[in-house]
Amino acid sequence: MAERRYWLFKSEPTAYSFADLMAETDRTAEWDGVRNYQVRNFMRDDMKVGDGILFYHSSSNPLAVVGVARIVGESYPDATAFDPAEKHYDPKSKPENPAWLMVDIQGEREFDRPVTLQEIKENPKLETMLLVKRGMRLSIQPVTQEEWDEVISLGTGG
DNA sequence: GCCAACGTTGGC
DNA sequence: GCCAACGTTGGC
Repeated sequence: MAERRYWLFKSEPTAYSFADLMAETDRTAEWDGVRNYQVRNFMRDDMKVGDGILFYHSSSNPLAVVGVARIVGESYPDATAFDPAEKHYDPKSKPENPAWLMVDIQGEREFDRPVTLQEIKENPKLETMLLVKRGMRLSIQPVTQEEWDEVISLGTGG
């Protein structure tokens, strides 16, 4: 049994919020539109069903982790890359050789309170988080067990 | 609105 | 293969 991994997913709430995820049928959504190879490789190589997700709101007020989700479907071709009508259409990606992948995620619980970027920066236990590393802009980032535990503890008042 | 930190593109 | 130009991300 492989070790459970943890991730941080960024989303701009004006585009897709945690509330939007929780409002989906079965609270489940396809995480499509990823067009970064490093993130694609995380999806392809490392994400397993059951992995934990910190759901982070970027370009919003507050900037914060607002809830928890999990991986419920492992990587498969992102069909939005094949469709010229889609915003993230990529003619280099073909159905017979897909360049881009997506996973399915399911919302689990909203935090009792948001864990803000500010307090993540100020918390010595969280200074290792890639989120607060200068120049780190990946839309999906790996999170360690220790970081996960601390953020969960802050967000759930435990 | 600014700008640093990238990733991508395309000429050479 | 190099690198300048350009576009995007995302906090401030």
